[in-house]
Amino acid sequence: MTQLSSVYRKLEEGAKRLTPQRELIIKIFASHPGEHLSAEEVHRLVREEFNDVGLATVYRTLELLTGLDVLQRIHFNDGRSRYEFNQEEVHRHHHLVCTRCGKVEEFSEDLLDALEDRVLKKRGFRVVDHELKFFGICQICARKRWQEGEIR
Amino acid sequence: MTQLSSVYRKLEEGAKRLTPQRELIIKIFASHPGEHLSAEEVHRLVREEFNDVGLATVYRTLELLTGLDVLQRIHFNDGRSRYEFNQEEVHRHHHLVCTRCGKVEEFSEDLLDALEDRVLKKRGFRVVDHELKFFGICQICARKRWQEGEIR
DNA sequence: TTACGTGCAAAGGTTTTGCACTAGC
DNA sequence: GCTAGTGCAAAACCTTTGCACGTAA
Repeated sequence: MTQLSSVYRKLEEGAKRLTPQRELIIKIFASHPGEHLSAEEVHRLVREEFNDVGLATVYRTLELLTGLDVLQRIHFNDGRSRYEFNQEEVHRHHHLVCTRCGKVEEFSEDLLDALEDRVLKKRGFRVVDHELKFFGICQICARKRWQEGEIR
Repeated sequence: MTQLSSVYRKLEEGAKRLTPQRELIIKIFASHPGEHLSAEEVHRLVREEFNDVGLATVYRTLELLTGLDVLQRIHFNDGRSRYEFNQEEVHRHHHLVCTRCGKVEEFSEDLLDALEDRVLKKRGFRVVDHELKFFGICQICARKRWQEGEIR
């Protein structure tokens, strides 16, 4: 469970107001761990509570929270941005994108610190964040494929 | 230099025609190594040769070449797709995205094979491709920042 | 020759913006 | 009470699609 209070503190530090809309959007992300919500999905969830929240407000809030490092923006290959809590401090995780069914799983493990050191030493590039996606075939699709008797 | 003949062979194998438009687009990518061109940028470059090539054709060709694994589609965080030659067989490389100036550098090194093995063993997910981006501050921006006397 | 490819324009989908109104601090 | 935040609608983008015409194989 992510600390909501630290999010509110970040808003304060940025002199950003805590409105009901913003609070709701933050809670939506808190209650959907491991999901990668698009603006429209957030909007739909928001409307289950408040009916008259505009899509523009959702976009503006997502932008704000991304700027405050509360959320992280991710692009899979479906032409829209998706967001999730930025859990960098807690545990870094990567994404496994199934190119068959489109499902996105998470994978926690980090072998990248050594690589980030090399990037700094060899190129003078100071890494702040990274994003790693694996594209492939998930277990369920692999099993289906096996049952269907496909060769590859 | 990427082998153009192998690209033409891939087109043939896919029963795709080699039109002047497609040939030109392929050559544009060949003559812009290390760049990550958007559809619009490709269109602009195409028009320097043929004036009446439509943007739709560019999109259709990019889609085609991506499907043939000739190009690779990449998303940085600027809301549009970018493309580059798929050099996976030659050397895997990753991207260093400067969050200050937006420049994208490349970095060749691969420590991910071990990680891909772990993903398969632990989760049954068979990795076909991966995409790794590092976000941070490039050397030039770091130097500027230093000169400007900024703390962070 | 003929099915595939193209240019143009229109449509589709996502994200941003202008403006008058509202409400947090 | 100020100013930032909001809802709505329009606009701005990026990308896809329909259709008549052109052309590579």
